[in-house]
Amino acid sequence: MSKWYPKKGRVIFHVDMNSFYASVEAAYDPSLKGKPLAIAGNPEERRGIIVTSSYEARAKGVKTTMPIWEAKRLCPNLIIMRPNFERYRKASSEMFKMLAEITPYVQPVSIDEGYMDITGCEALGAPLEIANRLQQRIHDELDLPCSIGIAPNKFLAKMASDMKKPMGITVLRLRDLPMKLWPLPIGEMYGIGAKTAEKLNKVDITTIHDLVEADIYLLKRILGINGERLQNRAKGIDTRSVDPDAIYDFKSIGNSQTLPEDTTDDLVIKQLLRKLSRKVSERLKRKEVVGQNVQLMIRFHDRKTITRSKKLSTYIDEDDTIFNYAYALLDQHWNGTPIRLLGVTVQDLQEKKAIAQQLNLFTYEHEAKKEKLYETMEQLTEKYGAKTFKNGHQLEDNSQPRTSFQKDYLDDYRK
DNA sequence: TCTGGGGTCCTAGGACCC
DNA sequence: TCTGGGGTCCTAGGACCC
Repeated sequence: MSKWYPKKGRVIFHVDMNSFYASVEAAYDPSLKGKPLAIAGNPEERRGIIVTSSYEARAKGVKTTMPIWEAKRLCPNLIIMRPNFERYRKASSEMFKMLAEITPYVQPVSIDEGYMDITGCEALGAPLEIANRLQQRIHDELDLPCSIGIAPNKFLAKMASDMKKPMGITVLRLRDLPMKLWPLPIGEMYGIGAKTAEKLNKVDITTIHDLVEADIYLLKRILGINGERLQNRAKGIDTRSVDPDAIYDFKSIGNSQTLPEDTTDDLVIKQLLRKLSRKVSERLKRKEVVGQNVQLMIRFHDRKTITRSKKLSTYIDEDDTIFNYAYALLDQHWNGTPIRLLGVTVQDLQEKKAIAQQLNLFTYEHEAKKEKLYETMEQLTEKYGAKTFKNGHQLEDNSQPRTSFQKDYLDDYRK
């Protein structure tokens, strides 16, 4: 979808659900409201970590990715629940339906956040009014809190939605940047993680303002092409469009799992690889895509992680096929040290439909080439006499005349 | 007895071809 | 008589985000 823009520029929303999983649980069971709640994967197992937590839990220092035991130490009365993904998906889709009622230009970026382009929605009211109504509706009908950022582009909208939580609405115009955006520490900028922040700190870039002012050659030297992009965003330049179709082109589908304990047991490893391959296959088939590359991921006891991949000549989606390639990769590359996690990913995805069409086209071209070859051969036979050719595609050993077309084609054909 | 699982994008080196 | 430069593909790893 493309969009017409008035001269004024765009109005982009970033809608961000607040502590989404925990909020959905509290909406299902209101007795959880106001209590420290955390959603954690596998609470019984030793490697369970916090996925999301309520604001009451955060107030005690509970953070995402923290191991459960540490969260409990900080907050002894913490309520821990396992994730109910079905619930979250349902709530998410209800939420996105509400966004789509405002504009078709909605781009989901994860289960709990998305962008909207409301440029040209003046008939619905001022942007702030639209945001207020949307936030209220999500709250009233789904019992879920969200924050909304309003800005002229995606990056600024994303930064804005982070500025007031929960249930905040923040407008970030270009003229607001010096006061609202630039004073922030560089590590709070979307796209700058721990490593990049450290690199920038080393050259005395500690705030977003420093990044705006920084020498572009210095940035390119330490961050490559990303340096320029980050500086532009900090300046308020970001031309990426809100693309409702972006969710439909997956690049990869993978499943991974940490083992209950490190293992070298071939049987355990095989079983897990089978399970992961089956899950990946199911997801590929559900989405009606096939892939041309299989990647195996191995994490060792010290968290060191390696990936090994194989590009294929065909597209695959069957669990047996995926397993065979994954196991072959393991066989080739595993040195026998204890394994902590295994992952199987299929990449270079294509829609099944598109592949079928390409195959038809290939067959068609192939047939057309063969016919052309036969024609050429007939002409040559007439010219040089029979017996020069055999079987329609086989040149006699000592036959002289050959067009380059024939040579290429026959070489190809014999492969 | 610290750190899950799902992704995307970028980089860099080697192979290979022209 | 010993060697340029560009482009593409494949593979592995790293950074980042939710």
